[in-house]
Amino acid sequence: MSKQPKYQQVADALRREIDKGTYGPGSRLPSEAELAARFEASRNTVRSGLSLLVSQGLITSSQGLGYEVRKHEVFELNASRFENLNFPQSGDAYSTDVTNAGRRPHQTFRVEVTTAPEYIAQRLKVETGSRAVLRFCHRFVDDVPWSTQATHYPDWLVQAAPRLSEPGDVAEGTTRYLAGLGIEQIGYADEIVTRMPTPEEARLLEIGPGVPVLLWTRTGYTAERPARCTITTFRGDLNRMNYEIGDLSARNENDAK
Amino acid sequence: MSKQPKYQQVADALRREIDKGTYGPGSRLPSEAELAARFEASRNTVRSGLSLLVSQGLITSSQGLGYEVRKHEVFELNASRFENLNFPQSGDAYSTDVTNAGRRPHQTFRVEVTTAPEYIAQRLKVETGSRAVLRFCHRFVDDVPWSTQATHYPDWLVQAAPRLSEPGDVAEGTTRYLAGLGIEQIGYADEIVTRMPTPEEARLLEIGPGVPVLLWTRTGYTAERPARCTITTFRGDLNRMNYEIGDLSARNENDAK
DNA sequence: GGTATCAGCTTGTACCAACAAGTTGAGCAA
DNA sequence: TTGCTCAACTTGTTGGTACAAGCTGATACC
Repeated sequence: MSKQPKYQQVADALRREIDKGTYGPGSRLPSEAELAARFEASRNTVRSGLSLLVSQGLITSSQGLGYEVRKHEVFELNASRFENLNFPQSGDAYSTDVTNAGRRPHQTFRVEVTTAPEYIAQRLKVETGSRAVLRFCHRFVDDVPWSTQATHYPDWLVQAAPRLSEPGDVAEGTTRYLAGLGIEQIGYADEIVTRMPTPEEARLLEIGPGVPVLLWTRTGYTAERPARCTITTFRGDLNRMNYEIGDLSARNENDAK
Repeated sequence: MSKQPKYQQVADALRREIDKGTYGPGSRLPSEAELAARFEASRNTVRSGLSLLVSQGLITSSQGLGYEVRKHEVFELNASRFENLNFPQSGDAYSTDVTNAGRRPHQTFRVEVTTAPEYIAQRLKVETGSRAVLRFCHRFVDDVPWSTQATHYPDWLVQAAPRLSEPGDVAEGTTRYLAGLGIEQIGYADEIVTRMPTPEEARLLEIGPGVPVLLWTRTGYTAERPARCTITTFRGDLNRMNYEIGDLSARNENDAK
């Protein structure tokens, strides 16, 4: 009957109990020693099973405390809308969205004049290695790291919009600043991929093992050519992306509850 | 100086060498015994470091063979277009796309009359537990598992389109079949999340440790109400989703190279 | 009352040993 | 040549031990 390795049986049994609700979100699992006694296995074997569940993002572990069932609360991202230039708001789209959700936004900026890596250059239709401005942004919600955002602007755009290469925030939002200079983005090309975080990403976003990241690349187009390329890195367990395509009046009219 | 645990140092060193190109995609790493000698660590410690890289999706391991650097080839998904009803094609969108990419599609079908789970019921605007038809689809590309797709149709729609509840493929594609009956979808609401696969998903998609899945939920709307809800589960390492928003003529006219 | 310490819990790291099981290629036999 | 066996490699599983390090609450001290 038991052809599966013992650590697998441990992981499966615990997963079943978590799914069933025996251990709800946020509750603590029995200690390794207790589990070892229950499954008649060594501590090492139980640890193998537990680390499986950790790498699958089902539980977390902390030294001195124990294992805890992970809880998920997702933040909704509306990706298919354009930034609303007419709406009377002060900051950028991120601050507005987070504040409207009753959470507290916080972000740090960094601006660099660098050269465009290949991935960016292809999308901006410039030469790899040509001059570009990178505006990097590290965002938090309620002091929890939420995302990093790296926006590259091609050199021709920076010439026309010098404030892009100055350090610090652009108070009214870069999209609005550009629109004020007559540079309006009329199209976006979005690409979405997922993978496990690099150590660097795991550090910035403070994500433990078993949590993938969601990479969102948005290339903004003017009528003539691409004007910016933004790569946003989200914690996969805390974010959901939403797109609306076509006519959704049937959905929106009834949602006014 | 070495305050980091030894298995971390092993993982970091190997990651650097992989990034640098010392071990290219598809190439084999030294054996555990060799690495143990090189890092002056026990086999167990080296295994800890390697399993870190495995759970981060950087390498794979196979018994008897060794560790291999994972290679990524992504398949592009154009999500923002409507299914083209006028184009003279025979099969569904998936078969057409895959064939056009020079790959060989293969899929298995399953049809069930079930009750709508809460997640689906909310999106279809029906009661949780009410009658619904589930069309489940397991898709392969070149015999590699690629995605699973579960589409739920509400009962009122199945009454109008009885072929939906019959087993087997709908030759011309379900979207076209519905359009032929005057049921046309004019809007989509897409939701995208990522997480580590459940054991069931890992089995169906044959994905090992360290590969997240991309969950794509598309709710299709007629002018009056939602008509279907499709949940597609992709291998995260093999797929990229693309959305186009607004006017992208500046991009498309120059891409004719 | 407030504070500091410490015992006793937890997980984390590192090592050792032994055997199971999958893969490959050398080499022998038909 | 073809096919088979098997030795020698690989990783996988399971057990053990020891100590480090983080957390918590009880206790003793000021």
